Amino acid sequence: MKRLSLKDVAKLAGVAPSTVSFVLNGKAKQMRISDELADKIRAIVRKSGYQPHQVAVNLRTGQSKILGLIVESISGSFFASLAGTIESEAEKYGYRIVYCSTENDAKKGAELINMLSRQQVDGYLITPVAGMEQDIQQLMEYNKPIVLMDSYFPGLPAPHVLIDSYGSVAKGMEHLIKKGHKHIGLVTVDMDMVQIKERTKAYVDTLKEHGIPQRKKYQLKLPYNLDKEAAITAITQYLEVNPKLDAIFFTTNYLGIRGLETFVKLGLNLPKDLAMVCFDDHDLFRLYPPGITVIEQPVEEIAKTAIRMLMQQLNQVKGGAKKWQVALPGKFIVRGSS
Amino acid sequence: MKRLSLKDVAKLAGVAPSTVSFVLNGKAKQMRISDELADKIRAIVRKSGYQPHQVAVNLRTGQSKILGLIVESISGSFFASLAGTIESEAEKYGYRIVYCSTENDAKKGAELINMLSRQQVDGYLITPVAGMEQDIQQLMEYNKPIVLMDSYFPGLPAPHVLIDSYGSVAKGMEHLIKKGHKHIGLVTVDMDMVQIKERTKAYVDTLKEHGIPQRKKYQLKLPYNLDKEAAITAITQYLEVNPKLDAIFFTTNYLGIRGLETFVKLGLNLPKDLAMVCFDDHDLFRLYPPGITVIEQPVEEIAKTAIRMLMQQLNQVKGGAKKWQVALPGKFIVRGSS
DNA sequence: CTGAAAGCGCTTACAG
DNA sequence: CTGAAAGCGCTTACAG
Repeated sequence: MKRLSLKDVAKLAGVAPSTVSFVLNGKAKQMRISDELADKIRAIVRKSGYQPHQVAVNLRTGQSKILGLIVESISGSFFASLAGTIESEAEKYGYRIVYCSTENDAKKGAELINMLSRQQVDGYLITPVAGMEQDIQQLMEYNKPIVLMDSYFPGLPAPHVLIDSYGSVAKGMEHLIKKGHKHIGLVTVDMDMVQIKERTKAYVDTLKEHGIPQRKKYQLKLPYNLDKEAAITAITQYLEVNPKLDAIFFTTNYLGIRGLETFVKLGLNLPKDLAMVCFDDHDLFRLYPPGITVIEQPVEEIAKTAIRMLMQQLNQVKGGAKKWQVALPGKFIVRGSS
Repeated sequence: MKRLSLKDVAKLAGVAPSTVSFVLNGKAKQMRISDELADKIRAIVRKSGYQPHQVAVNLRTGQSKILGLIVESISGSFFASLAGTIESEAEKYGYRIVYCSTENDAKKGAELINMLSRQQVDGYLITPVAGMEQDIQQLMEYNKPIVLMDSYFPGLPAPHVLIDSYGSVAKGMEHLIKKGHKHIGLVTVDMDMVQIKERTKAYVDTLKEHGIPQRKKYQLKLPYNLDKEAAITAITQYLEVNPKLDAIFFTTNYLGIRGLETFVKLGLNLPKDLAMVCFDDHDLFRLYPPGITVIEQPVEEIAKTAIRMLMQQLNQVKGGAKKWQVALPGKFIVRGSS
């Protein structure tokens, strides 16, 4: 059962392949093909179950109608939800998404860009990791449509959309300070990316503004790929070294989960023994008694904005004021942990 | 900055396009091209940054080296982790994955198969939902390589790999019965698929084997797309109607999460007020005190087996005994909830 | 050893 | 109104 080609359909209809092509692509009117003929051809197409060979169409038109989406981690809840929303947004413009993840490895990121460009994707959506700056710059030099999400490179004028990390963390810190906490720790990830640095900066600045003394040892920076046990051990030691801590701010949700696991293990009670605020929400934070106070990321807005930015570059959407650098506010959700 | 074609590279090297093609495809020896020439060509290719136009290659060879993966839900943790493992397994054989989700909608599933076949994917990996039987049968009639995961259609001899639902649930039920529970409820999803029916059957059979009386009202079947509030309301009512329940078996992890939320809301204590076992693990179940007893799915094994089955169909892997219907054991993990 | 040519399945100027 | 022809960028039998 071989699949039909345009030529086969044309033979079935007794016309030239070009005629079928015109009808199928809505150019019947323009090519002044009679309505009867057009209808007849459409009927035959329907009955025969003909499907255009997309690869051939891509080759001929130079458009794949595919967007490449590169996220940091396929299994992270933020990225999974982002990918889902991106997919349905792209669909509205007739684009499909090819989805892959770097696992925070710039080398893998470079390979993925390479692979996507060989596949002739029409545009790129990327949550960048440290070390990808060169590759992204090259993409821009080739005039490839591109949007960064979740982070960006300060030296590189690439369109990007992300949460306002600084403002969100500042709000969380204000909240903790207002509650009377004086010894607030920060648990973050050792990653040289702007959104992480902004979170740390907001922590430091907010304490300073309120005249609360900083202690270097109140900041814990964990390597990115630390396994679960090692993370729990590190957080446990951190708590031992800093017995006066009365609150901790976690800069990512997987760190928050590790923190929670540690507290459970040590039998610490939230918020009695320790208050907690986490950047980025998670199922667990909604459910775990007494509920963890978080900054929720505007995933839907990020996805919509990113797709809109990309469509503008692909000339699928006209005008409006073009804003290429967007920071969206997070939603501060107070729960029982703080 | 236009990208280079084979022809451009050939011109640069002063040879025919075919010669470059042979060298690039490792057929230099076979075509008796001198080592010097081959090296010179490779050097030029490297320096020029030439990348083959994958779309053209696909069209010419009829192979896309792309596999279509259709899962039930992009954001479900089981499916996300399955997709991740599938991706890295496929990579080993030089295949990429295009990823999409049905959201349990057969119509969307049919569209996705359509879209994937227009994209000329070389094979299909599908977690089927009710109503997709026809479409999958058609794929088989066209001799398309295909593997089903997580479920299958009893009437359709498609290769498939999934967890042994019956055996896993039976083990969980035995455990509850051994612990002395006499009023065990079942919360399941109203879905007409074999893996769900097997889970219910195992529940019913195990009770029967142990001479424990069945009560129809101990079984709660919730619609698939019930929102969170409605699910909690339904489970709350179910508990009110059945005050004697001393244990509940949940047949999917999202149902288990809803159950847990309900218990939290009602202030019920696990396992004192109620014991709980859930099919399919989740972060929350590891963490939530006292820990939820679960049946963990062998995700990695499922992914590996599925890819192996597909590669056999694509003749990328030879022989070995071909087993096309595989049910893998789940891992029963006892935690504090039972 | 190497090159000219056909063809994968489309789309689209161009000629009638 | 309709059809023959070129060409997207490759691969691969075929002829030298």
